[in-house]
Amino acid sequence: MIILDYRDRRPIYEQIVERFQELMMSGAMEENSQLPSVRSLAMELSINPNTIQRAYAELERQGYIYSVKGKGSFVADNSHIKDSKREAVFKKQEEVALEAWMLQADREKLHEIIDQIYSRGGKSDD
Amino acid sequence: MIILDYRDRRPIYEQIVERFQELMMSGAMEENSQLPSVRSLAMELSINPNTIQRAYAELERQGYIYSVKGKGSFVADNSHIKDSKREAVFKKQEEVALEAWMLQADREKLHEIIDQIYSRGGKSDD
DNA sequence: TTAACTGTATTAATCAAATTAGTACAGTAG
DNA sequence: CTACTGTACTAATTTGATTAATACAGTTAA
Repeated sequence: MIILDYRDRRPIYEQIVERFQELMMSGAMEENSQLPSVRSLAMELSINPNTIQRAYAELERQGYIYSVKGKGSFVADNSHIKDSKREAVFKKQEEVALEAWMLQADREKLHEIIDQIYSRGGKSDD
Repeated sequence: MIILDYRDRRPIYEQIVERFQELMMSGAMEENSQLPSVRSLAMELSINPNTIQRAYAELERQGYIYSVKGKGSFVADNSHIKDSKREAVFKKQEEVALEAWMLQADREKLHEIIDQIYSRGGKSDD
């Protein structure tokens, strides 16, 4: 479910945050479904529980999950997050297209990249 | 010429590298023009000369500049800069497409944004 | 109630990477 | 020669992430 990349410059807790965000945004984790417990995930990844705790705290702060003492952490209603994320990604697309245009980059290649991602889906581990 | 952002997580030398890349890419620095000396720029930014040295070494490694002992560091032939920027923009396109895919964003809209930018060119006000 | 889970909080120690500091060497130009 | 330039190297410092060790609090089921 979660794979850590120790070559990545970014801190582990941030990778975990991002990974869960991906899982929730892609619909791989349903609303109200339970996340692994702080301790069990720490065990599974062979890292310290505090690091998981920090990741979960951040996810909760951003409204992705909610935590209940004694019960666990669960996926929150994130439909609104999804909407704003979609807005943002279209804006990013504009920026990329503008930069590409300024560089006289091949327009067709941009289209191809999009189609390739959409047909193949997520990346495979290289 | 160079402004540091200490809130930025990335190391200072990397910010400097990127800033110079931008300046060269936009044509603000002409080929063979001289960069500030390691020591003077360090003084100006109130940081250690070693940090500038590291940034310059990286710029040279990537072919953006060339350095001559005793003379200084100079902007290299920048025709290849455009190529590497093009590479970068395609990579950005991948990231955007991947994020859009995860959000189940409308693929067609991405295509439309690109075509719109390429047909209209840059925005009128900038 | 008790045992075994859950999240949360706190403090100190450790680790890694960036940055600093200091020094030295080598080439260029006036 | 003097004052610039780049380059190299090692040690110290700083900063942030991570670990470690505990402790406390709520939930659930036996």
